[in-house]
Amino acid sequence: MENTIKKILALGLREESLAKLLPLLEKVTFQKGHMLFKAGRIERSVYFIEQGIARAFCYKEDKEINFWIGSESNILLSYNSFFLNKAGYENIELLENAVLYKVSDSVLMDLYQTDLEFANWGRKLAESELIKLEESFISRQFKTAKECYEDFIRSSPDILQRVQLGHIASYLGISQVTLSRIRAEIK
Amino acid sequence: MENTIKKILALGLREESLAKLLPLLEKVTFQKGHMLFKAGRIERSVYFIEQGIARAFCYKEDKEINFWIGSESNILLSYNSFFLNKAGYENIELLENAVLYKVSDSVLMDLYQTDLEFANWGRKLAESELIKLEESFISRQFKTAKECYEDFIRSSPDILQRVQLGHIASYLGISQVTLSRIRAEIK
DNA sequence: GACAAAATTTTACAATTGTTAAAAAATAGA
DNA sequence: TCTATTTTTTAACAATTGTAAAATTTTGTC
Repeated sequence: MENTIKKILALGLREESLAKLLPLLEKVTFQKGHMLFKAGRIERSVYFIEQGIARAFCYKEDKEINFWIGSESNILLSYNSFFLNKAGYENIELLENAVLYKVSDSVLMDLYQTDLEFANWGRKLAESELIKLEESFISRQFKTAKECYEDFIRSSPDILQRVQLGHIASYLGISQVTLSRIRAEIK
Repeated sequence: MENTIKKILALGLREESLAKLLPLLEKVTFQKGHMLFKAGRIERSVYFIEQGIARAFCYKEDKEINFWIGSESNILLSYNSFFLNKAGYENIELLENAVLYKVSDSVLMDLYQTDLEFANWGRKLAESELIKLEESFISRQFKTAKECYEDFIRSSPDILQRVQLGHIASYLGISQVTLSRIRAEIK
């Protein structure tokens, strides 16, 4: 569970507290294509990606729009479910056979409410996601499709190799045709 | 300091803890046009907007790009500075004469490190900003300029009245000309 | 290796948005 | 109130991106 531990420690938890959390994690595996979360449900689990890639998407009319793609050392959760106890808007699909570590939201919330270090760990988790998302948001604000794709190549070269281009185009907010054009132009 | 207190309590702090925080806040006022934060500095203060409107922007070549606009009951901080102790990327300008309540980052961090309730309050602060930002991010992903503007009218009618359209166009990621066209079409 | 299915690229055309510049309207100061 | 300045709108044209459909390439399976 190397990737999972790396992620947990990166958010500033001490080894002593890590030892408190690890027994609460359950190892689970899923096949490629499995729908881990579905929109409209309150999702009661949080997952650490040990191995694999996932995408989060929602629907615009009946077209799927990816708004997140993540691989090893990322965390999977439904923001609405976990933060607000409301039905989620995320559909999350595994794009490869995956190994995850699962923990229930109530276990995590209990740690937050009783352990100062975990409460700060949870704060840093949200803060680190927030800062990453804001940087993406700003980039998208003023970058051309081509610049967004070049950024993606730079920041996520492994995902580019492992995920089909249609998903990446959707994630970048452009049509697959536009992505193809950009790729032809760059070569 | 009604708006500030409302914001603090909305994040789940008990009245008892509020009483601990309030004496640490300093009331400050600034003129319209004041640059509260500048990119490249490590900003050591966090502000609650009691009265006024602010925008956060960065530069693309030498053009300003707004990525955030907020008014009463919002919080002003530099994510990089406060979360990571790194130089910020935010330029924050006050768009009206403003009344703010100021607290130093070290005071807040000290509360986070010593008080479980404040640590969870800080967690919820980051979580609530994260969920709002993700919803904006997703909307932008697949909405037309017109839909983005209509969303803005719905979600922030007061800001629309109080901020010049050039700032709103920039925030929506469209040119002012496009915004004018949309407005002409809607009428 | 051959076939079927899925993914990607290409083409042609349409729609949207951006840029530049000018006109009109609104606002701020004297 | 009048002028100067700023903001907003409009116009003309160019560039970018989207859509639909076909062609090509890749992948998976027998």
